[in-house]
Amino acid sequence: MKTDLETSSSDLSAQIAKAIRDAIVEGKLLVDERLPSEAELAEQFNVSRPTVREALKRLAAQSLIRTQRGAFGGAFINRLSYEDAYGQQITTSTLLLSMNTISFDVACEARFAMERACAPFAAERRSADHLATMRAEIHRQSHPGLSDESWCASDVTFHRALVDAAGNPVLSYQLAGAVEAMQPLMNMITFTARNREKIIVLHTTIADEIENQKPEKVEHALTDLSTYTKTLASDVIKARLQQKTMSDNTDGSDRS
Amino acid sequence: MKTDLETSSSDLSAQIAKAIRDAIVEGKLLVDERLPSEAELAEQFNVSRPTVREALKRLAAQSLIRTQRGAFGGAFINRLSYEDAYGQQITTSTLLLSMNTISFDVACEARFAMERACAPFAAERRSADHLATMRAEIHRQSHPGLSDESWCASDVTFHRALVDAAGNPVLSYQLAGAVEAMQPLMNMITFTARNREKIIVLHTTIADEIENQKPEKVEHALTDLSTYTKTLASDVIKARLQQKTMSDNTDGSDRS
DNA sequence: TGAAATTTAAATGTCAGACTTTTAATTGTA
DNA sequence: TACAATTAAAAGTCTGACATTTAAATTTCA
Repeated sequence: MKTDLETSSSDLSAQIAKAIRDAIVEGKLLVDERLPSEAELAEQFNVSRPTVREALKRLAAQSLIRTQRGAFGGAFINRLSYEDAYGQQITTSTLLLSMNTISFDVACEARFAMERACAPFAAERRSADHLATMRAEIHRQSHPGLSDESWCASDVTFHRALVDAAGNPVLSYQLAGAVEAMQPLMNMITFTARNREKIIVLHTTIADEIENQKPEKVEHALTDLSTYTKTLASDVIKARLQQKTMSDNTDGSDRS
Repeated sequence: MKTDLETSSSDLSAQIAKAIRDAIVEGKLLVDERLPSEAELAEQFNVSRPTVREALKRLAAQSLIRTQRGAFGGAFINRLSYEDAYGQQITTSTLLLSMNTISFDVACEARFAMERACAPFAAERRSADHLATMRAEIHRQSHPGLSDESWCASDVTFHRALVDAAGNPVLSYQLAGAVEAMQPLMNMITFTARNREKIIVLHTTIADEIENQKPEKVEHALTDLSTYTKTLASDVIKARLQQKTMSDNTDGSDRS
């Protein structure tokens, strides 16, 4: 069987990858089904084996297939696991935020809006496990000698516990990107002891009110946290601008 | 310069792709920067050109690089655009929902929770443009001869307009996956004229209250819509089970 | 007979080298 | 100066070969 591809633009491997990807998305190829061998695919699509291999690597990069060597090996349609999806979500979100001029405020607003969306479910379904994680992270955050890096990592863990407490894996998957992607931006802020203290108070409120099953109060605390985070970021930005202006002035050279 | 890779498991192209991907994510390679040519990379990593090419295709599949042929061409670090990110988000979300046994209720809950998160911003910032789109889709939905497919497509357009009205591109990006990925599941539901009527009423309420800037009312209507959608889906599932039970009985064979 | 060791075949993984096509800079010419 | 031809660099593609992995099939031996 020979399969015709779009005759338009070159890049055969992209076309072949698209053909197979479409077949997967449309359900024509089922999970764990085996694709024809590379040699057979090469014949079907009327291209060479390296070209087929390039196409398969594209699909592998999206976790759509897995390959197995040896006799009775080959390429198999992969069941996209939550973990794989998390990973892709985080990579994509992180790059989107880091490569585009997205204001801190916009990213922050989106993240906390989605976290607030989790609050009612988290309050309703919170398990001892998730609450314990949140308390443990709050405790860690109270430690004065904590490095900025560890502080941010703990912050991420705390918020992921909050999200996971909602007991909806689809929400967890979506939020993973939003929460993790913010970390590089958060890392730009240096948190003073005073800042940390205030954030810990809000974290404590969040944990308490989830335990008390008061979603409105959780949402309120999250809004406060969002506002406070934005304030801190804007202070950092202001300080940088000031520094820049000063160095520009002392630089001499008045090219007018 | 020779670069050493993990000596662990085979699959050189995956290791090379990872090395380059890490460099991009860590900001060591900047947007629009050019990678060395395939031949140079082959020498650097001490592998053959086809192997390097497979690695580059992996990165291209994630929109991390773009390639250009000809003199002064090569592989360039790609700025991940919203459109590219949308596309990946939608593909991943769709496959995650279709390949895993995620209950309709869980997916529905997540989607509408995130939409509700958009409501306050949409009400505050709604533009004439987005409102017009929503009204237009409601009008289309009122047409009796609309096919189930077109109905669902219009539904997606309506909800994306609602999300976009929030004026936060990060939220739009995150929601794109949630809204679009639901479509295959929604397509399983056959909407009767009566169903449609009720949904149109809710859509109208949503549009009205966004125009009136009453976020609580929008959220309420979204909750109703979520509940109603779940009811419809559960009816479909019940009907199927009934059908299955009946055909099992008429099948004969009572292996007990 | 049965279990362990060996062989074998079918895949993917990797390599080397050649050729094709595209593209932009350079050079030559009117 | 403007336009055309040349050229070189780079990705895209192909062929054919060899290496490695893996599980089934076969053989060997107790």
